[in-house]
Amino acid sequence: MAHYSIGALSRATGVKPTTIRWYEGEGLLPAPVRSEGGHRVYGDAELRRLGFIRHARELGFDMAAIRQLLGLADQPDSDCTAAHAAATAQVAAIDAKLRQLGALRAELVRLAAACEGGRAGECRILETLADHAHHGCADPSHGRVDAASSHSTSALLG
Amino acid sequence: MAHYSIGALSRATGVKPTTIRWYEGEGLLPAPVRSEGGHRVYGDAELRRLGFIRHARELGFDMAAIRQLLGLADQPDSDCTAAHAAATAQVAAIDAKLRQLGALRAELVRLAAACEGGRAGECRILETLADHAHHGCADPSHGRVDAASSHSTSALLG
DNA sequence: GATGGGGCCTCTAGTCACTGGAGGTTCAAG
DNA sequence: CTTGAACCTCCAGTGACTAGAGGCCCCATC
Repeated sequence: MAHYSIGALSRATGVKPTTIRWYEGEGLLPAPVRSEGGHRVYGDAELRRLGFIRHARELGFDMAAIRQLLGLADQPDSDCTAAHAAATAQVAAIDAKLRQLGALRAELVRLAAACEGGRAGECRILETLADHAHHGCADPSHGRVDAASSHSTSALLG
Repeated sequence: MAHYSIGALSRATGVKPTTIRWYEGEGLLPAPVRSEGGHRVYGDAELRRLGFIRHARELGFDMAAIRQLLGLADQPDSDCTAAHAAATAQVAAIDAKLRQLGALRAELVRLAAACEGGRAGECRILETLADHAHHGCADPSHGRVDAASSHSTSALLG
């Protein structure tokens, strides 16, 4: 069994050392064996687990969802329906985001097209922004490109 | 000229009182007149300015971009090219996000389809996540649905 | 004029998933 | 044995708010 320093694990997975340590603090990775001098020493099990986490993060699962997915993966006899539900919920979340961003994009394109440069006092972009009509956007997480729609994906329970 | 309490301003704009106070602390809104007892009292100028900010936030502009847009709006003689650039940059940011989310969605749908329920030990979802192949995702802000891709939109300077 | 309760005040801390830095120790190559 | 890169811990900061504690103000009603 191979063993890795935190730097080697980082290179192998593409997850930064600081992030690996943070995962450990959060309990996503077990606290590893230490060398005499106190350096972390990892094995293949940690390599796989970290890869799992990274892959799930790339797919947009939040930490709560990942915790549950790891829990499932740790108990091979459990029912994987929850994993399916999580994936489906994540697709739904992405669909919502896609719809929202599409609408946003359309409005921005209209906005950008309306301005031909010149004095800010006559700029249609600035005018439109200043127009204080509440043109009802029901979604509370409005249109932020990087919205912190917070409580998102931990729908494993649903 | 009408005047409003912070609560009235909140109802008029849809921005929460705490957020209004936070904007003031950040310098996006000027510190308003106070009543004898220390309560904030706003006028129509603040109402318009807050509406401007809210609208820009809905379109996904980050605070740095909004600061610049406000600066432009405050100086009617300035050149509004920067506003146009900001809108265009925002469209580009959204396009990137849309592309990324689309790819993500496809992978998730594949993932979800591969699982028919049953033992977690045989779940294709969990297996795929555990598969540690680095299938190169160049974007460092990976696939998070609510990515904090941080330094995003303040491209007014570009 | 007293009272009640809702709105307002400030200040602090928490969110999410990390990231960066300071200040010090360990490891491995030469 | 020396160097310097990598590692250690701890703490603070990111963005854009949000929530809560503990206390003050304001207005309407009695």
